This record gives sequence, C-alpha cells and structure tokens, in this order.
Amino acid sequence: MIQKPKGTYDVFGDYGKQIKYLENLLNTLMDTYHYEYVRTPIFESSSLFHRGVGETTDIVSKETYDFKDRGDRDMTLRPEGTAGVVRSFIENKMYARADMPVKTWYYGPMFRYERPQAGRFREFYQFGVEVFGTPSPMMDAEVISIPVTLFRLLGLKGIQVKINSLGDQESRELYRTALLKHFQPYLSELCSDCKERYSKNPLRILDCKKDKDLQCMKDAPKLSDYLSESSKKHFEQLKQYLEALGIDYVVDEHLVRGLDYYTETVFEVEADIQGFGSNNVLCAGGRYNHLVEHLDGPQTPGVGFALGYERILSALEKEEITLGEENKVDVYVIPMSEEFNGKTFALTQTLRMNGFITETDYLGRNLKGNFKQADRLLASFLILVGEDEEKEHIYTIKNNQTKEEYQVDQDYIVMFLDEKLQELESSCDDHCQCGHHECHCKEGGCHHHE
RNA sequence: GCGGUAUUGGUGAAGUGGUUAACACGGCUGACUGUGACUCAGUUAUGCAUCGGUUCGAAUCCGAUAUACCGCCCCA
Repeated sequence: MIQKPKGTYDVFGDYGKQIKYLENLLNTLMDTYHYEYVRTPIFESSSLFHRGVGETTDIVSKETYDFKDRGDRDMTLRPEGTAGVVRSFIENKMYARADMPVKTWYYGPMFRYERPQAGRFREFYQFGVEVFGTPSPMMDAEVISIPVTLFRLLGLKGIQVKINSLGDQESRELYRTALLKHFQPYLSELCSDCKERYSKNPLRILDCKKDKDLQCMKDAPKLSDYLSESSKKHFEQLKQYLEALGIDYVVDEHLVRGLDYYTETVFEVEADIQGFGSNNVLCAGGRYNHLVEHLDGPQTPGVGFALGYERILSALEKEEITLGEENKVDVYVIPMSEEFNGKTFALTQTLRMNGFITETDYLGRNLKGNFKQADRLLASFLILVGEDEEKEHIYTIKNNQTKEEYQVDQDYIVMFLDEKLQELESSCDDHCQCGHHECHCKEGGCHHHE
C-alpha cells in the first residue's frame, strides 16, 4: 500500500468539519477587522526565503523543501508566509496604494523538512496577517489582539501573551556585540547547543533551558539596556495600547524569535496546556521594519504574526472543545422497496432544490437498515415512499424524534417540512443558555463546553 | 539532524516460537415481504506495517526499511 509522505495528513470526517468551521470563523473575523485576503504561490524562488527569512536560520539552512523545476530554476516550497506576502506587496506595488496601511491576511499550507511529532508536521497549515505602512505601536497592539480574540471566540482558556522588544536594527546590533563579548570567556562552560548558538544566533543563548542557572547567564547584559529612546517609547506605547484593549500580557526579556527579520516588537501567544511542551506556543509574530527594503522594495514598516492550525486544533482537543456542527440531515427519504427507487430519488431531488438537506438510500437496504442509517445521519424527518404514496399522492412523514407520523399531500410536503423544521430550530434556541456568540445548539446540548 | 518506544480486521484489542489468531464493539442479511433502536441466528481478515534472515515451525527471535509517537534541536 502506498502511504502518505512522512509528516503529512489527510483531512476528512470530523477533522474536516473542524477545519471548515475554523476557516469560516477566520473569514468573518478578518472581515470585521477589515483585512484583505491575499494568496501567494506555494512555491517561490529559493532566493526569496534565503534573503527574506535569513540564511542562518534553521528554517532556511536545514528545513526547506528545495527542488529544481524543469527550467533548472531553484524553487522552494514556502516554509512560512511572510516572505511571500512581502514579495507580493512589492511586486504588485501595493506600497503605492492610497489607502495605507495595507492590512492583509492569508492561510494555507507551509512546508518544513522536520522530524514530525504530535501537532507538528512537514506540511502544515498557517493562518497569518501582515500589515504594511505604519510604524505605529497601535498596529502592533491590533495585530496582537487578533489571535487573542480568535482564541477567545474558540473558547480556549489559559491564554498568555508574551511580549518583548528587540529594538531597532542599530540597538539590536549593539546588543549582539555585547553578548558575544560577554560569553566569549565562558564559551567552554556552555552546552553544545549554546556553542552553536554563539556563532549563529547569540540572542537565543539566553533562552537555553540547560544553561539557565549558570552565573554567566545571570550576569549577561540585558536587551532592555540597549534599546534606543525611540524603541523604548514604542514599547511603552504598545503596552498602553494593549491595556486599552484589555489584553493582559507579560514582558519576557528572553523572548527572541528565530527569524532574522524581526525588529522592535516580538510576541508569542501561549496556551497553558498540560503535556504540550514547546507546542504551547500557539501563535508568534512581530514587527519587521526593514524586510520590505531588504527584499528590494521601498522602506516600509511591517508587522504580522502566524499561527498553526494543527496546534490550535490539538489545543482545542485537549481542552475538550468541539468545533463545528453536526452534519444533520433534514429529511431522509426511504423507498419501501426497490421498485420505488425512481420516485424516491425524484422526491429527494425536489427536496434538495427547496433547500432541505436531504439523503436517501443508495445501497438497497431493507427498511430496518434504512431506519438505522437515518439515525446515523441524525435525520430530523423521514419520508416513506411506497405503493400507497404513489397511488394516493399522500406521503407518510415521520418525525424521527417523537416518532409522530403525518399524512401529507405531495403538494404540501415542502410547506409542511419548512414549518416543522422551523419549530424544531426555535425550540432548540430556547434551551441554549451558554451565551456563546458562535454557539449552535443541537440536541444533546451546547458544543462549547463551559 | 540526534536518541528512544511502538505498529495485530472497520474499531478496542488478547495473544511472547507449535494445530482453524481469543473476546468485545461496529457493518450486513434473515426471523419480521408498509415501520427500526430489544432479542435470536448467520455472516464479516487468503491475515499480525513491508522486505529479508534464523528455525522442522515465526504475530512472537534477529536485521533493514516505512510510518506514528516521545525527548532534544528548532519552530506555528
């Protein structure tokens, strides 16, 4: 049997429903924030990522899916969303638009050649936003508020926002030099990973779990001491805007991100979930004020974030939150025997044309089997088609919950069902008391657990 | 990229070298040729991830491969 490639997964069944629900929610959420949907290619010239994400980052140096196309061009399956969106911003001259800032959002598959683990795949889906054209910390706060709002809508609890400032390019460079100088004499004490980090990404040394108790770690220079006045001001204003939005946050001095392009604000949104390990970072992002010019566009500030579907969905699973509605069928049409298949099929079509979610028997099941199937599909009503119906044009409609039966003339079936289904729905609304905005009440109660 | 654990029908699984791979759930059919969710009776894998080896004999032991999961690195 041919298996799926390592680190990929198929979407179907309940998972498909959840994805569909999540994407619908993202669509409405981004509409209300008034963001513009963009879609960029799944593969790009390799050089875009090498320059955009950074040559020394792990993502580019050892995790990209690279290939040569038939024209001998170097291509890479996108490992993240920002580089492509920035390229598109420049190539389509969005910087010349009058309606600045340009606020964009995207979702789609990303690819990284990694060792798969739970909630971590080689092909994975990200949702993200990128905003161009304003250096205002107000926009940083808006961008941070998006995942926070999303998680609240989804019902995720225990969310924590972590923020930090890397400062502008200059202060970041100064700090980097200071760090290198500080750790130089202690290099032999550091763990092997940190020795690696020393040459590749010294900021990450501070984040090391193994070496965190070493004296030289405690004495290390602080990033905040190297921030310029304007960076400090930016960061302070960001905090004020977050407070204005009622978003709780903590400042984490050790929060640096792995991608080279970040300046000023960086942030992560974490969920406090047992046994989730490093996967509890559900969302991460920050400001990139030089990426556009770095990719040959005009100097344009930007800020954005990305979050992974898989982590969100597995976080929801751990919290026992079920997304999406049951695939409830309104009407299940049953032929009493095979000779009525035509009539049954025609009635099915008529009902579908009138907007009812309608199913019927395709397997020639017996009556008992059809009743069972109707239950599996959560059918609200059953219609039986047999000799009497054909002769008298009066159909038997059965409420599948109360088992009540009605004899309805064929001309009134649509009207009858409309009325009955409306009754069902309104009686359901009365019972739902969870107060959740997105909640759809179904039999068996509310889908959003308290 | 490094280290570790696992892989038996549609599902949950028992089974650690010896005749037809247990049990349960689910599916289908019939008893019940116009009304089901109870009951009963049938039926449901040419098969123990794949390939190779050891053996008279392998789901069981060994090796390789594949995939999943766990820890690290990194990241969403």
